[in-house]
Amino acid sequence: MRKRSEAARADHQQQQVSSPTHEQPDDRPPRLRNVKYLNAYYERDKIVLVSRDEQGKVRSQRVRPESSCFIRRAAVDSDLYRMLKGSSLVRSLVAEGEWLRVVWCDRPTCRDASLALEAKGIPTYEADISPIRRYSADNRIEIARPKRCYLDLETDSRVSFSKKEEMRILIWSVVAEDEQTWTGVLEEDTDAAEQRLLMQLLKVLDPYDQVASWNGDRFDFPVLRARAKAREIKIDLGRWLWLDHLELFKRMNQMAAESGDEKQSYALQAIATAVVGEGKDDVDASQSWQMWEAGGEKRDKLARYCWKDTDLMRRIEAKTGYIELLQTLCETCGTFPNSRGADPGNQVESFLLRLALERGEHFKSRIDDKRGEQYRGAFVMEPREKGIIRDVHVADFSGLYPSIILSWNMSPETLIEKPGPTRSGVPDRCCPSYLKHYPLVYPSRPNRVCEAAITESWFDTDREGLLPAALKRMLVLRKVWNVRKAAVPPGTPEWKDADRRSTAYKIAANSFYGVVGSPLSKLFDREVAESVSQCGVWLIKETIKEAEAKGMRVVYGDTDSLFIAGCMREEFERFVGWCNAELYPKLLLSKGCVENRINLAFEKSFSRIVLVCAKKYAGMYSHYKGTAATAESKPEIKGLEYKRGDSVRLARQMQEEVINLVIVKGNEEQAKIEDILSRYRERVLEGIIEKAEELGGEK
DNA sequence: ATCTCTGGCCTCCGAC
DNA sequence: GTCGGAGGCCAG
Repeated sequence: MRKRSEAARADHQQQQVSSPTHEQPDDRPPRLRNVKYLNAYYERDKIVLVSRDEQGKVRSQRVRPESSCFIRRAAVDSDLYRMLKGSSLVRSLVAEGEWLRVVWCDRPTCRDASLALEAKGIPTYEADISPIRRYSADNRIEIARPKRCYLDLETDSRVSFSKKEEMRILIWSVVAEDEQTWTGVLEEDTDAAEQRLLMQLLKVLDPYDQVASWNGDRFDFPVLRARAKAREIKIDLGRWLWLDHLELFKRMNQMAAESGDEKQSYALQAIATAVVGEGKDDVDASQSWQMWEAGGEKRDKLARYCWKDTDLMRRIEAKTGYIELLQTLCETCGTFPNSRGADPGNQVESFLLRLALERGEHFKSRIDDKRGEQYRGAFVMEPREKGIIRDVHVADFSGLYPSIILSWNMSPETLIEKPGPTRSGVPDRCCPSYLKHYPLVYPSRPNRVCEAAITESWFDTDREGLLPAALKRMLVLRKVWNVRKAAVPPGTPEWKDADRRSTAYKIAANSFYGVVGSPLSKLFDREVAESVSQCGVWLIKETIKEAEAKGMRVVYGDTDSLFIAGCMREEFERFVGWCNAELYPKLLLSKGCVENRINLAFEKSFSRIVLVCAKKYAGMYSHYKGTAATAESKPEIKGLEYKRGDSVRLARQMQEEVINLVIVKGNEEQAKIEDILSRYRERVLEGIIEKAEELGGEK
C-alpha cells in the first residue's frame, strides 16, 4: 500500500482565508509545551483545562468551546461560501488543506446547520464531535498521570437511593496509594454538621485528581453530587476524574474469570475475597443509620468498616493493575482516565480523530440515528460428533478481525460505492422494457479495488484506510512492548509495565471492530462491520472444506477456530502450514487484496473432549502451543453450567466432579459416574439441603 | 446519561 | 402442552 505524501502533512497547516465575522478565535491559547492535562470539563460557557505546574500546583485554563464541522472545499461553491461568510451563525471559516472548517456559534446550531447542509446534498464531517474532544484533538492534548485516591461513603440506610437528595452522608473514608488514610464522621444529624463533613472531604480530596469508588457511578458519585448541592457547596466537582472501580474491574476481568463461582457477585467483599484473600467483615451496611446513631463503639466500628472497604480498592488495584492499564489506554488514545474514558467507543473515537487530523482527513458526521437491522455475524458449527472424542487438534486465526481489516484495507472511507448491474450497458434500475431480454451483467472488480467475501463490498486498495492505519499503529506498539517484556527479568516492575502496555494495545486493537459495528458510535458503518465478519465466515468455511478434502474430520468450529479429529499431530501441523503458505495467499489474491495478514495457528490439542452443543464443551489438553500438559494441568471448560454465575451451585459442583472423573482422569466407568449422580440426587430428594446458599445462583 | 459486536443456549412466562 | 418473545449469561 502506498504511503501518504509529505505534502498532505504540510497541507494540513492551517491558513486563515477570511477574517471571522465576530472575533479572532483568540481564546485558543498557544499550546503550552510539555504540558500534560489532567482533565477537561465544562463550566458554564467555557471549557476548563486542568494541569499541574512544576511545583505540583493545580492550574486551570479556560477556553471557549468550539462547535464546528468540516466541508470539502471542492463541495463549496461561491454562493455557499458567501452564505456561510455572511451568516451571523458562523463564527469563523478556516481553510485547512482540502477542507473548510466552519465554526458555528453553538452546538445546537452546528447540528441543525449540518443537517440542513446534508439535506442539500453537501456532506459534512465531524459535526457531532463534542467541543472538548475537538479541542483536545486539535491541540493534541497529552494525558497526564493523575494523583489517585480511593473513596467510600456510608449513608443513611433508612433512605433509598432514589431519594438520594435526602440521603444524609454519615461517614466518608479516603485512602491514597501510599496508604495515607482519612476518615470523616458526621458529628450530629444536622445540615450544618453535614456541610462541615463534606467540606472536610473536599479538602482531603483537593491534592488528588482521580477518585476511584466501587460502584461509584451508581452510588457514591451521584450521592456526593446530590448532597453537595443540597448543602449548597460551591466547589465544582467537575475538576476530579471520577472513576467507577467496579465497572472497570468488570470490563477488564470479563475474560479472566475462571468459574461461575467467581462471577457470582461483584460486591466489593466478594471480589476482595477472590483477589486479595480478604475475609468477610461482620458489619451489616443496611444498619448503617442505627450504628451511627448508637454512637461510641458502634459508630467507630462503622467508620472502621468504611475505611477497610476503601483500602480494599487500593489493594485490589495493587494486585490487578487495572487502573494502571486504563491509564496506558488513555494516554495512547487521548481520553481522560475517568469512567467515560474507560469506554472503548470513546477511546477509539478519540484515537481515530487524532489520526485522521494528522493525515488531513475527517469522519462523516453522524447527526441522525442510523440504527437498524442487525448485521450478519460469525459462523458457528453445530458439533458433528457426540460423546468423548480423542485426539482433537485445534487451530485458530490469530487476531482474525484485525487481520481482515488490514488485508482488505477496510475502513468507512475506503469503501467504494459499487455500481449496480446493467443490461446492455444500461443500469438495470432504469432499464426500459425493450432491453429487458438482455442478461443482467454485474460489474467486475476494477483494478486497485478488493472485494469482501459474501457482502461483495468493494474497498479501495490504493490509499491506506484510517482503520488499518490505526490498527497498524496499535500492533506496532504492542510489538515494541512485547520485545521490551522479553528483554527484562519476568515479574519485575519493568516487566509488569511492559506487559500492561502490551495488553492495553491488544485490547485497543480488538475493540476497533466492535466500535465500527456499534450504531451508537460515531464511526459506525454497517457495511464495513458486516464485511469484516463475513470475510471471517468465508475464511473458516474455505478452511473446513480443504481439511475435509484431505480426509480430516472437522468436529467443531466457532468464529475463528477449527476442531479437527482423525489425523496425527504432524499431519495437522503440515495442514496449518499449507493453509498459511498457499491457501490464504491464493484466496486473498482472488479477492484483489494487496496485503495478506491472515494467519492460522496450531494452538492446542485435546487428548479427550466432550462437545455438548454449540459453545459448550470440556476437554483435557495433551499440549498447549507445543508445551505438553502435566498432571497438574486443568481442563478447559466453556459455556457449561460450571462457568455460569446464574446456575445452581449444586449443579456446578456435580458437573465439576463428573468432568474431573471423565475428562481429567479419563475414567469412563459407568458405575463411577452413576455414583456421583445418585449422590447428588439423594442430596436433593432427601431434603438435606437446608441453606439457600448451597444452591446459590438465584438472586 | 450512555454505549464494542453477533451467535447461541437456557429459563421464564404469557398466549393459544 | 407447545410456541415464541424477552432477557440473562456466555463464546468468540
